[in-house]
Amino acid sequence: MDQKPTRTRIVDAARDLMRTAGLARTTTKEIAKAAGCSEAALYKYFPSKEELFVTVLGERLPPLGDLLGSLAVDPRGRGVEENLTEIARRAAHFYDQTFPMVASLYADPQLKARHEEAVRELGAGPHKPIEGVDAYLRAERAHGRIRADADTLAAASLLLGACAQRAFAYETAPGLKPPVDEFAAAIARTLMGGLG
Amino acid sequence: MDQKPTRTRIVDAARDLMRTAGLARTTTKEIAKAAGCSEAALYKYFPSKEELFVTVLGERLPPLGDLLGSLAVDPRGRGVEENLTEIARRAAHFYDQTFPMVASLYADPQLKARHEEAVRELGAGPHKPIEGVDAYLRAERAHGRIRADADTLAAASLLLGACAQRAFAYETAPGLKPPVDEFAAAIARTLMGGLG
DNA sequence: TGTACATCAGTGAACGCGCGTTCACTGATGTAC
DNA sequence: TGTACATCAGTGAACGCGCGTTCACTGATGTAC
Repeated sequence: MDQKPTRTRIVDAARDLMRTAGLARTTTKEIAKAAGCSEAALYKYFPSKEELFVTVLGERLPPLGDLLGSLAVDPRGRGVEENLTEIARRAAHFYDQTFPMVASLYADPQLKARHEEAVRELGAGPHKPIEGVDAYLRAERAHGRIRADADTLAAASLLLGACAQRAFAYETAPGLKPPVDEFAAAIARTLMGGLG
Repeated sequence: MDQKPTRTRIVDAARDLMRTAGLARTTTKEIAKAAGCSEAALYKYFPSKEELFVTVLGERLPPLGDLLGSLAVDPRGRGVEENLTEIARRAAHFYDQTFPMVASLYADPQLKARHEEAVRELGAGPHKPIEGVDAYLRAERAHGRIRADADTLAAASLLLGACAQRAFAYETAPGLKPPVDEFAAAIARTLMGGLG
C-alpha cells in the first residue's frame, strides 16, 4: 500500500487539526504526529508554520461561489422557491464545514490579514456568495418570476445569513439545531411568501 | 484624579485586547501593560489567565436578550415592520461588537467549552435571540398582525442571521458593508413583503 | 502622641515549559564509467 | 557488473525565545495601647 505524498499528508493533517482542535492547539508537534512524519519534515515543504496555515486556507477551503454560479446561469428549470431551497441547503453545508476554521482566524489577526489578502487577490471573499445569490435573484426578477420591486440584495443577505448563523447559533444547544433539509425549505418558503 | 479599581482595569484591558489584538496576541504581559500594573498583579485577582478570560466573557459581553424581551411584551405600539427594523438595528450592532471575541473562541476549544458551559447555566446562549424574536412574532401572529400561517422561527432565523452575517461578510471589502440603518430597514421590509 | 505590629495592594526578578525552528546527519535511490 | 560519487526525502536532538506563573519582597495604611 503506497501512501499519499508527504506534503499532501501534512496539509491534510493541518486542516483536520485546525477544524477539530482549534488554531491554538494546532502545533507543529501535533501536525507532524498526525501526518506521520517528523516536525523537521514540515520545514522541508514550508518555510514556516504560518505559511503552512496560509496554504491550508488556500488549498483546502471549498469554494462556494461555483455552485451558485451554475444555478444562476439557468433561469428556466425549477421554480424559484425550489432553487432557493437548494442554494440554502448547499450554503448551510458549506458554513457548517468552514465556519470553525474561518472563525479561528479572529484569534490571530496577522494570519487573518494574510488570508484576506490572498482571498482578495483571487477576487473571492465572504461577501461573494451574497453577490452571487443577488445576481441570481436579479435574473429571476428580469424574467418576472419574482416581484418587480423586490430588494434582491436584502433577500440574498437574509437567505445566506440564516444559513451562516445556523452554523454557530446552536453550539450551546445542539439538540435544537434544525436539520439542513427542513431548515433550507422553511427559510426559502418564508422568504418567498413574506410575513405581511 | 482617582483611578478605577485595579481589577476593573484588568478585565477591561483584557476585553479590549481580545477584541482588537486577537486571543493569541492577548498575553499576560500585554494585559498588564494595558491595565497599568504588573503581570504579578493579575494573579492577585485571578488564579489563571483562562479564569480571567472566562470572567471577561461573563462580565463584559452585552446581553442581547433583554432588549428583545422589552419589545415582545408590548404588542401594541408601532407596526410590525418598524419593530423588526428596530430589532435588526440592535442585533446588527450587537453582532458587530461581539462577533470578533466570540469567533476567537473557536481557536481554543477548551476555553470555548468553558464559556459555553457558563452560558448554559445562565440559561442564555446564541440561539436565545432567535427564540426571542420567534416569541415576539408568535405574539404578533396571535394578534393577527402577520399571516396566520407564517413560520415564525424561520423568519427569526432569517432576520438575525442576516445581522450576524453582516458582521463578518464584508471583512475583505469593508467599503461594501451596508450602513446599519439602511440594512435593517431593507431586510425588515423584504422579510415582511416576501419575494413572490 | 508615639510606638510596635498587622494587613494589604502591588512589584521585580526569576523559573520552567512548550513552542517554532535549525542543525548535522542517515539511508535509500539514481548515475557515470 | 562493480565501484565511487551525487542527490534527495526525511530524522533525532538540540536551541533560543516568549509564555504563564511564582517567589520573596516593599511601602503605604490601619490599629492597639
